Amino acid sequence: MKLQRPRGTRDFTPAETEKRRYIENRMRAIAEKWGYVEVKTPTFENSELFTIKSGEAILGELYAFKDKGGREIALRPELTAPVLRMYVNEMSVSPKPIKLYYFENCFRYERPQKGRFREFWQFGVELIGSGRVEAEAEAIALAAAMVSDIGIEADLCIGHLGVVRGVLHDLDSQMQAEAMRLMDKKDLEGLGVLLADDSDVKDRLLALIDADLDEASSIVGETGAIEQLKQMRTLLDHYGVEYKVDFGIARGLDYYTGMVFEMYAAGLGAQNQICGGGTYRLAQLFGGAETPSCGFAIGFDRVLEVCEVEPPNKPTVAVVYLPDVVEDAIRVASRLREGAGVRTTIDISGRKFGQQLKHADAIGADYAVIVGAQEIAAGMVTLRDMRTGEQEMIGLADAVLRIRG
RNA sequence: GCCGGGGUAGGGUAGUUGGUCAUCCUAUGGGACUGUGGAUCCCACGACCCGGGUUCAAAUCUCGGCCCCGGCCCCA
Repeated sequence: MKLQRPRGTRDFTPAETEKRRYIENRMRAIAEKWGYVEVKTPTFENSELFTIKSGEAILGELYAFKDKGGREIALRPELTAPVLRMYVNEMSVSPKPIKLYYFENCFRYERPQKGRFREFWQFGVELIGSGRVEAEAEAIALAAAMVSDIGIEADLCIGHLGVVRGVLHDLDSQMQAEAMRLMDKKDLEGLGVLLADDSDVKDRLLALIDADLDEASSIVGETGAIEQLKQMRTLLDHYGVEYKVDFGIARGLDYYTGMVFEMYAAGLGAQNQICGGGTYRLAQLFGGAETPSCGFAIGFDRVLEVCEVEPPNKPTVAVVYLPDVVEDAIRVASRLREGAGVRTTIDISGRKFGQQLKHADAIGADYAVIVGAQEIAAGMVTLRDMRTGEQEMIGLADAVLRIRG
């Protein structure tokens, strides 16, 4: 038996890698157009960074280990905490708001299934240092722009934990947590059982789950959170972003404090969530000043599962030559590469002329640039279109023009 | 961690009531073909997921493990 790759990891073939890189670059281009700058953080962190906000319980889902110096280390399971740690360590005096994006691999020790791997990639954004609704609306609009740019139709749902917690205010914290969990799972029956003794809370919560924004304000009153959501409605209308209000969104995370949102795409089975985010307070947990922030992360692998955008074809040229003119062939290849930036291959296997053409076909070359004694005598090359079979002896500069289309 | 389905050359497969040398397609390398590829033909290459058990004999039956697929739990 040959060596296997670890469970839940993947290899990517050249075609897959090309597509992944292309989609990544499109997302990156949008983030940069919106004025966001890229950051990188370590692949592993002290485990504490992840347990501090989520408790020891999450260690079970981390790739965590002791290093040779006895330090408790964990591979990052997400990037919001590392980026906020970095903000506190390195950027806390940078002018606010700070607009950051990242694209990195993350690791979770979980049972792999469709759209869920032990190593996976996240493209995310953190908008640090503004608690205003304009910031939240921008984060949502940016997420929507990225997803739609790569041709994915997704449903966007926005909720608000402040509103929900307001309703649950009188319950003890354990009850609150359980209620939020059931709500996130859309387990209305379970909620009914849990809140059987608090019928007032139960009625209001169940009403809220189905409520739109205007109904919500009659259930919980004109609170600040409701007012914020109404402002956001106006802003998102200006952005042209369509969404649904869903107070049932709880996001398993404790650190979200206000607005939360999720995006779902069809065709992904049980793991249909492709993006999640919201407003959180983490900086002070990591020893920084209180800094209102919001952000989101897109599940890159899930997005790729349903993304049908294909990278544009980059023309490939094979220099095909007769054995007595290797030097000239190499010179032509160099001029195609360095001079013209064309993707160019040349035989390095000692193949005969006919075999070289055959191989050029096999690797999907778009053109063959043929170099032989006749071409050299004429100071030209023969450009052969591998698809049509048409060929013509022309100058190298003209050949480049045609190759580039 | 739990439930179910699955694992035969690089990819796709036949064979599974145990019994010659494990089938075919494709891909790959070479040749027929010394300045013209895609066709055809020939040759080569290459597999029973791993380990234990039953048996004269295991790809086939059995147990354990690993991995893949779908779902549950979870999803910070």
